[in-house]
Amino acid sequence: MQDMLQKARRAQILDAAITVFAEKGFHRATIKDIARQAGVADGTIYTYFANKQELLLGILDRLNESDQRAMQFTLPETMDLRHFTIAYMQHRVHTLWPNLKALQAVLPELLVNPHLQETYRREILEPTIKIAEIFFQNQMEQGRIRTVDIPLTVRAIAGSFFGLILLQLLGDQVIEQRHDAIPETLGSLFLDGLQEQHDD
Amino acid sequence: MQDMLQKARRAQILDAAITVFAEKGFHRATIKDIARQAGVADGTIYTYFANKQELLLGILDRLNESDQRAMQFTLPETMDLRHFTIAYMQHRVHTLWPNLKALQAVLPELLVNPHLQETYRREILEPTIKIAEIFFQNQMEQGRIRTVDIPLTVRAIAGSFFGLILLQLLGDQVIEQRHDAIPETLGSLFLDGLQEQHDD
Amino acid sequence: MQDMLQKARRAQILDAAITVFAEKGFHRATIKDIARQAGVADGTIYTYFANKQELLLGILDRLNESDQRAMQFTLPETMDLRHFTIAYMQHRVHTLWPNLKALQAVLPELLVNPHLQETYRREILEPTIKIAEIFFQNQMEQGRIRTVDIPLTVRAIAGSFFGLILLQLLGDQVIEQRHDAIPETLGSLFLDGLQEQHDD
Amino acid sequence: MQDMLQKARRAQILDAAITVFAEKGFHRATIKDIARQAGVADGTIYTYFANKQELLLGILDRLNESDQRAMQFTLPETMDLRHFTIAYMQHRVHTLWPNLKALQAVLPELLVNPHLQETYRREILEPTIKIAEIFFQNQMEQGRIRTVDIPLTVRAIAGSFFGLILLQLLGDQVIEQRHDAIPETLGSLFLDGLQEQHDD
DNA sequence: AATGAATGAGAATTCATTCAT
DNA sequence: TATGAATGAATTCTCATTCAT
Repeated sequence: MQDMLQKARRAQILDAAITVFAEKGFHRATIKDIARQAGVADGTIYTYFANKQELLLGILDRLNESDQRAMQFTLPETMDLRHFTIAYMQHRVHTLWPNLKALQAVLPELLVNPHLQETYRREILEPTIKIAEIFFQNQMEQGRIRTVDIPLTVRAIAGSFFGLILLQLLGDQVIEQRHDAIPETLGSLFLDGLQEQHDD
Repeated sequence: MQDMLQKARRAQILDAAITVFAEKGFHRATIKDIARQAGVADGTIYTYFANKQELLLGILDRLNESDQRAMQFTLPETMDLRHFTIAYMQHRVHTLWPNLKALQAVLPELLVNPHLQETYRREILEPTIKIAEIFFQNQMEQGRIRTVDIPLTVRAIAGSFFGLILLQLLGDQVIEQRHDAIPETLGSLFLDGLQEQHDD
Repeated sequence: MQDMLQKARRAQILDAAITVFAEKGFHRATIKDIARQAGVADGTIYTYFANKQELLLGILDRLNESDQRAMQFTLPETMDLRHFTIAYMQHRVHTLWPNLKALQAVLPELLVNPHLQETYRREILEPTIKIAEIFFQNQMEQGRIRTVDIPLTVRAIAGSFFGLILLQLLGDQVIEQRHDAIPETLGSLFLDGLQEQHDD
Repeated sequence: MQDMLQKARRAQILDAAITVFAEKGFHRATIKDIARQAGVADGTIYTYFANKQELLLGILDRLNESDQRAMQFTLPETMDLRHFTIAYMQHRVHTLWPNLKALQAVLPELLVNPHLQETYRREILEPTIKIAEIFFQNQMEQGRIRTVDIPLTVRAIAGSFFGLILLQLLGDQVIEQRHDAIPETLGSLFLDGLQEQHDD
């Protein structure tokens, strides 16, 4: 019961940190900012987090959890490749976009902080890529997709997600407005390509 | 002659800033760090740049210049779409990768600093995207590519470049080692898609 | 109770600032000096004052308050002009001299800082002069004083106070030792003049 | 001939220093400011003055010279006290007001810099006061003026000059506009006093 | 457990002064 | 002699963290 209160307070501070980090960035955000946003005193934050950096790790943990859930997504046997791909992308968009603020909060620091980077790579990036590689490997062996450079292709596809998020974080209006069209458009792009087939 | 010396000194400081920012990030990098790296006294930096932030803008200018050059790339009339695409991607890779450190230096701050972001969007991002949109529009009207959602497609393709860079900046080993394979792999992926065509 | 502590701490820092500014002048005085004199850490000063300049405004406020009290001095109906004048000068000397250090602390900067000057003029100088002008005007209308150029006369008298302070601040020994003689001597000087009357 | 050029250059720099110090105060004024105002390079100033402080001493020297000239004023035997007093005050106003900018340049620093203060006191203040004291002593012995506390009276009169200058430096408009009325008004004030004589 | 005042290390920036050209 | 770029000491101010209440 006390434990619940503790967790709620922790979450409240983490929410505040996400908001403030997303708005101002890790360094420009002060503990005072976060405390005010969370409605607690400066010192209280240190009851729940050892230091400012730990707030960042807390946010990363949240992203990780949400990613864990995203990866529990499994392929219904009956779906064909096209439907599966689109369904998967849909799922990804639905799990990524609500966490955009958290991503915005950690990403800049992620690019700059080796320890954080290492954690992110180990816990999120590499598992995600590994699973995708295995999936593509299977598909190739089953003759469903063209033979390609799997590692690079997987990274290009994952990267296009990443890149779209990046563009949105950089203020691109189109993506923000049309992110629900992403699964279909990317699905078609990656499965069929751009080129008309008749003259291939 | 004096003017040359001035330019060289400015460049030397900017090089140092790129190195240090890329290594530690904008905020953790101190003027002292940059001065030491450049082999000058702290105060000297302020002869060439009004403040720390201006160093960032200086780096952005460099990226901009290199981007300007990249966009002067023109389509040789005789090339077909495939060759052109790959050639263009090659060109992009060749202009982006050497500037990776500069990109690493500005990107984190770009995600967090509205003024810098505005500059980057206006000077680099939007022009690049606009040109690509026009190119794709042309191709579509000439029936060379499948009808698609151009704005989103362009952003997905641009984004996959961005995303690959991001992955590399996050420490992915594969991309670093194989970035020369990017043009061919991405060209094929975006033109032909993944799916085997016979059973489409 | 907490509020009392806050005020005391603020006063303690302001006292320190007065001492150090009076001793070294605004610019040569460092925050470190003031903090040491106040017996607090450098940073503590910024809990009570937004910046170094605000310390100066704080001192000015104090002078202002003491001046407000000085101006509440009112003429007992029964006193004749001579006794009133001397009593008033006595009062002025008694309110000015204890604040000499504060005046020494602000005056040099007052001569050089337009913002501070504007505040001082508006809040202290002009009200004081205005009141004196009205008083002299009344006296003149009642035939108690000779017809004179009131604005200039008022300024000459106020100025002689100011000037005596200035001389003391510049190290004159005589004034320091005999400032209790000021009211009588100045009273006589301004009321009767220097010249023997019989051969006027 | 070269020597003339040297002197001119020195004067040109000193003029610039007076202007800039008067405008911004000693500390806010930079060597760069003064160099620009003088139309020379920063380094050139150090050919003529050992350091920034010496510029101040240079200005003080000028004030001293002008004061020397003021003190060479001698009493024509035939004049009566009233005419002499007014003539002397006129002379003082004529020598002080043109140097107001120089005074504004040194005064704030004078209040704060013991070395400068010592010089000013020794070379200007004390000689001036000494001469006035002797003059008043003579007048008193000749029965021309009322018996008074000479040291304090002299300081009050000198101080009223000083005070008027101070008021003007603090932005008082009246004094600026009417400084030519000062000799007559102060002469009358100090000789005759304010009080109507008939009911004394 | 919560508070928020106090701390002081650390960073950006300024600017008097020097000195090679 | 004149120049002005280079220097680096010194200063203000910020803010993560601590700790007495």
